[in-house]
Amino acid sequence: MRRLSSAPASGTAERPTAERGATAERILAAGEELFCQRGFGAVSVRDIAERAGVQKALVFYHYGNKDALFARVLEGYYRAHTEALSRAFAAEGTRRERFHRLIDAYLDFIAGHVRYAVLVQRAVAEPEAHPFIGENLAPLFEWIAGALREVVPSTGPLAAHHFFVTFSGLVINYFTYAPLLRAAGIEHVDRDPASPEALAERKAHVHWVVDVLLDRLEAG
Amino acid sequence: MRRLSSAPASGTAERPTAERGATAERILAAGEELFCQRGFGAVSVRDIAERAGVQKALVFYHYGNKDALFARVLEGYYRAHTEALSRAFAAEGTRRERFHRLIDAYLDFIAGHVRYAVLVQRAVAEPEAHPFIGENLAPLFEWIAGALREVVPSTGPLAAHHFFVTFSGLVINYFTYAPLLRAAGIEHVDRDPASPEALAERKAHVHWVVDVLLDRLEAG
DNA sequence: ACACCGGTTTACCGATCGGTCAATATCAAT
DNA sequence: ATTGATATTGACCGATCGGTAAACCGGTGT
Repeated sequence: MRRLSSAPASGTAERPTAERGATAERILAAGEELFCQRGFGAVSVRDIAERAGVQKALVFYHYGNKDALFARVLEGYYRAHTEALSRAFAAEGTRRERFHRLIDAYLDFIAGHVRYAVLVQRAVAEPEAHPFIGENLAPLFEWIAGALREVVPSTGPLAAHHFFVTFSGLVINYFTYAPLLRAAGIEHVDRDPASPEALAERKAHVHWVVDVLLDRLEAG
Repeated sequence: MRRLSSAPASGTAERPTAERGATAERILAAGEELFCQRGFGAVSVRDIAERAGVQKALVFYHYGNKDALFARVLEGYYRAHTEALSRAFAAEGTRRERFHRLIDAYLDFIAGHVRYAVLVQRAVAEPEAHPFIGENLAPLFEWIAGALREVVPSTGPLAAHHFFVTFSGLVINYFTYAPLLRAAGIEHVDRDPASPEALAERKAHVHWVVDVLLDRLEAG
């Protein structure tokens, strides 16, 4: 899993004790890795400090408390997520070209951050989900709704928000269910769901599904 | 949320201290409620014992440890889940009638156990997911794969397992994303996603999607 | 020389965690 | 009445948790 924290300039003189990189950055990076690997509850501040090669009190000094650090981690991921998708959904090309690009970018991003997706799924499930989760979902919805506006009604079972849920489910559920199918010995293909080959096949599937649905919608 | 533990016979004489119902049952019930409300990590054995009106040590006496109790809770839910779906997917009717029944049952079951769905999503995400999660997914996959066998290839982007992931995503993602859309003020409809009206609309949407896909598949 | 200040360390706190243990209550069978 | 298995209790354990307080350190300005 790649890291998403923007690297600091770090051109200043080396600190003698720490390896390198501003302390706050290293703490954030450690938080990213650990939260994604084990989830919020299963990670202690001590773990994070240790991974960052830093004293525990520094975590509180730099980020206030554990929750705030977690929020910062989520923030960073969502920024990267939204950015990746917005680039892919640029208004060039036909409707289905844009959808295909968006789907590919979505699958690629999650494949590059599988544990992050799990983290978000968990955070989403929380009753008091962090507000910026919804906020960051809003533009994604607007793009899809905008691209569908001319071919779907504004209410009812074929309204845009249903297709938004449906399309995102095509992507997300792949990462939550495919590993289970593998574990149960169902998906005979013995390859990592996030491998390039498996990913390409899923992309082709989702492209096919979206095309079939758009065909029907555009036919009126 | 309904409970799923099978009620004990309970015809025996009342115990003086406990209200009623076998102790082990009450512990399991308390575990169900709390795990579903807050997730595994956020619930302490003390919480469960207190909710059950019972001494903490009894939890360990009856179930060994916290993990084992959690496994029992998941087991109960999965049994109910599998049973509900297997009834719906009985082999009567046309292919799409069976799919529609299965979809309705799936949506209804999750709507009746929203917190459970969240719990499972979390458990699924764990690296060492409980094996019976996969085991309980297997029959569901077999039904869908069996019903599709004649119209889909056995490998590639249109293989059965892709449609399994896709169809289940249509249902599951509704419960994880719809609340977010509401919170973000996107889904103008101000109603609970699990309300009968909203549920009926989602059913209609999924029916439509599945029918369109089956139309294309059956057309060759 | 002094004070200031952000960063850092060390030691500590109270709370809570999962789990154990020996003592005890309950009840059916003898 | 005694026994023996099952249920239940309350006290306790070591570990770990998130978080705090005070001292300390190296630089910078005065």
